[in-house]
Amino acid sequence: MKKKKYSISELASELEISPSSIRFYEEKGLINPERTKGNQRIYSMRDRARLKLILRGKRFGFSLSEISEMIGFANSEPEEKHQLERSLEYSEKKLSEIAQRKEELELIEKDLLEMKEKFIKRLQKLKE
Amino acid sequence: MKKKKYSISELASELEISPSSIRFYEEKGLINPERTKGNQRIYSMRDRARLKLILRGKRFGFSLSEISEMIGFANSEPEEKHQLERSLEYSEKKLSEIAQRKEELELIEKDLLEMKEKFIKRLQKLKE
DNA sequence: CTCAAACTTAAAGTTAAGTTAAACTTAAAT
DNA sequence: ATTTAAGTTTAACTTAACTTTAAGTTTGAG
Repeated sequence: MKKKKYSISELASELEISPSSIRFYEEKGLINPERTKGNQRIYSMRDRARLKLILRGKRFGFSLSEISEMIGFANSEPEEKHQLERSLEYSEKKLSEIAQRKEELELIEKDLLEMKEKFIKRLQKLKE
Repeated sequence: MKKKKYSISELASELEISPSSIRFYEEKGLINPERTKGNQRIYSMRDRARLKLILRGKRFGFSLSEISEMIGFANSEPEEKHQLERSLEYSEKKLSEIAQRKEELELIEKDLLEMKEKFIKRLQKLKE
């Protein structure tokens, strides 16, 4: 069991983002690291995992507030039936968004493949 | 053969974006519609196709300047060998970016599926 | 203890991608 | 011919997501 703790700059360089971005995410309510006696931030493995999730979400195209919403749902322990149903719906909605993105990805890929083929053919003609 | 021409607002409503966005894309050099005698923009099928490509690229996460670069490559008719090779490289680079995105998509999908399963299990426990 | 490196906050600055507003022109409908 | 809907340009405004700066504090090495 690793209990490693990170300073802000350690974590930043590991994740290849700037310390300021990490502070910015905190300001937006996406993470909440502990503090030392002297008020400096200390990040746990859990914090690091959460940051990775944030970055993945960003690369996918979610906005910070969407990510924040998702994290909220993921971390709440809703024992009330209605709450649970809402959370379930939410995750289904996001999953269908992902399905749509996948399709779009295929379309773009097709465009690019066609482009590539054209270039290849032209190159071959040049060699004749 | 359809030779339909569009006014800016027709095209905008068809693509579900605002006329101002279309003008903005033009300002950024992404399209270049013809003009009427009275200086109003007229869009051809070709322009419409290009706009669709722009929107697809955006949904994928490309920035406007990346899209602009892509369009440049797609539309150039490079007959010089070196140019062609550069274009080929470019399309391969973009294709590998897409492959990466696909993997990330899978990761996020996994996260969300886990979340969903959790919610479902809790709901079932409530019913016991 | 001292000093530099790393940290802190708060506020201002930046960039991308639009949107909105003002002032004017063109096209279409009656 | 007149009115109105749609279009034009230019410039200012907006929002998200950071980044930078300034001024001060904490930590770790020697």
